Amino acid sequence: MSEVKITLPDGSARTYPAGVSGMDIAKSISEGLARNALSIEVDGEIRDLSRPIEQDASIRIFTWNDKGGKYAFWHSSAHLMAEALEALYPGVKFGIGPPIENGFYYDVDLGDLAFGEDDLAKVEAKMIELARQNNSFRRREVSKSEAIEYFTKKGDPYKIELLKDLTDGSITFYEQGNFTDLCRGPHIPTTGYVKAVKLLNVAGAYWRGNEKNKMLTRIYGITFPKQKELDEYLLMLEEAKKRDHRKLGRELELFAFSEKVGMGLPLWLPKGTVLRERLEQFMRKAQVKAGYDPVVTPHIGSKSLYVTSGHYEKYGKDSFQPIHTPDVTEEFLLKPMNCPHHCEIYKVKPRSYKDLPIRLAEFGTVYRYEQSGELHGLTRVRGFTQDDAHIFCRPDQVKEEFIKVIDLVLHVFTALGFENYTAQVSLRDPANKEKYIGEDALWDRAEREIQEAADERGLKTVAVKGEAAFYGPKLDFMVKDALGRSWQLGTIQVDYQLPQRFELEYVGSDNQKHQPVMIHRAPFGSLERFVAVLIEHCAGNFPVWLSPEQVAVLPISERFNDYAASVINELRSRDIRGILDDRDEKIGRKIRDAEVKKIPYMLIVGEKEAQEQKVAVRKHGAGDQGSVSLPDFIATFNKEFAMPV
RNA sequence: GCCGGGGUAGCUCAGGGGUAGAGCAGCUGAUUCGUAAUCAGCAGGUCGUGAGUUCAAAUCUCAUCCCCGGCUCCA
Repeated sequence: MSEVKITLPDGSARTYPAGVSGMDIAKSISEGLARNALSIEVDGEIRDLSRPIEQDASIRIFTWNDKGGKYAFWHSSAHLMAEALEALYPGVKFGIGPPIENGFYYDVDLGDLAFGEDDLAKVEAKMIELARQNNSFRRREVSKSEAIEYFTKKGDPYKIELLKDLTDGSITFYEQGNFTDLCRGPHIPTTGYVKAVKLLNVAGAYWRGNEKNKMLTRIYGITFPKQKELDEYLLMLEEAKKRDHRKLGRELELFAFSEKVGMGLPLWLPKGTVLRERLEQFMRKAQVKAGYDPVVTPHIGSKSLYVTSGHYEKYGKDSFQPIHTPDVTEEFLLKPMNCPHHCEIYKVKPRSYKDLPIRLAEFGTVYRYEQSGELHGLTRVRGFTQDDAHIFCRPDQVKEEFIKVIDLVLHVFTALGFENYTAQVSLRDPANKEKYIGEDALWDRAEREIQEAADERGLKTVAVKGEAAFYGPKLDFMVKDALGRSWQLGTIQVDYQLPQRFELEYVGSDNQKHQPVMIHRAPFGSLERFVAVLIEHCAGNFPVWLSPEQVAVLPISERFNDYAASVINELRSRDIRGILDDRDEKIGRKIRDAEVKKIPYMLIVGEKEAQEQKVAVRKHGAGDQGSVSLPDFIATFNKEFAMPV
């Protein structure tokens, strides 16, 4: 009998009879590994543990602790849910059912059946019942004709559509219990591995993600090998909800929405405005240092401005419609972008190559008509303020300028403690070139320059096709919110198109006219979205320098209100934002209220403090810190109160 | 925009054909207090909005607006 050499992740090799299964190997290594093994990677391909290995190979056995193990687990769970659905709702048609980052979903066509949240519990129960049957997932290779015949008989049109894109020889079925699905795999050994099931929600999803197609019902779920892990996950979700910026925004009185003002149009309350203005000041400082010139432009612009820029053609019909004047020939648009205005600033006078780069910065408030279903707290709104700037530079300066902007973005992220961001190079979709304007050569050049600049700063980037702006590729900085949803914050974009459309030029050293290149950039992205993500990032416990209220002075009783007032006045004279709680309440109550408001420092003053001219310092979330004189308190924490440089 | 789920007091929520409820917040009074909720009283809602069914609608029907979870979109 022939043998195969199996190389393990630690580099050691073992010999097994040819046709050995992943599970056999796991058993030969340890009982525990065999018990926890979910899938196996064989020469880079993730497979079922049951598949025989016929040739020498490097392997890695995946457990719940590996992404490859979890994915197999959740993929199998999707099949289990499908089996349950088919048992409960005969005739249900299946789309796709993949594992996702946290769990899995299956897109199904339930015909006329209205499937609501109430049905989820029923399906959950059925899934548990089927899991207990501990059926094996069996893999079977089928021919294309056989597969089509099967799904034709079963009446599953979506599967047949999927099969059309597959070629003979690569088609496999997986069966467990009474359920058979077209599937590439891999799967866990049996359904019995699934011990805990939670179906989270139902949502509509267009077949194949195309809004022209039929909308299927998408059921999201998550499963675990242990009930305890599910309980922990659900608890984690509860905790995440407490960080939701919409909830904290209301509780901390940062912002609000009003139906009367209009959906997606945030109202910044006094405390939110402090926070926002501190961020603006921080950025202004950094930009002055980096050689930017602040400018201000109006909130509306003549329609022709956007016809020139191309925005009107691209977005005009889906946007806020033009504003009319008594003179019917005039039309203005609420500005959806600041760049056209800035182009016109560039054009106010002839520019020399010696003037470049010119960096025009503006906290520009823009308005975009987002679809109603898209609005989401502060992260997706219809009116927002970008920390926008446009850099007009010579072609030979693009990379250097781009790198400087990356540094600025990283400076912001570092100052605010964002460590878990992804840098995404957003490229054209080569299959849909009509979505973009401009020549191929310029696009290629811009895409190359972005990648080079990112590499030069050592950024780990992910390139995503089809995410570019219509006028150019971007480098986007993505951050996740409390519930794991990804949002774009900072963005840097190279643009050769607008300079062309606006006929921007400069006189070169050769005394000839040349076209500058534009770099659009916004390190925050928008103040609104940035604040939203910041709130969730720090759960409302802002860095002290950003905190709307930095210190609460809490007199023990009315008798010490005068001393407390002198303390708060001294703080305010040092530009420290404080409140005085001189209500007729007990100190425990005042402390509790200040804690709930997440005020970083509480200064408690009573008999002793008034006599000794001290303050009793209490830190939010950390408790009593002892008494010091007020000047000592200010000196000790001054760094925290001041804006970082 | 599409699919599903929701809108009851400022907030969190109960009530599901028969005169609108609680806790917290608010106001008034008492209390003058040492590190996360003092006590008492009062006030507060055309039950998102508009139609319809009914003797009677917060409750049932329809429409509409807004919110929530996704999908599509995102200059």
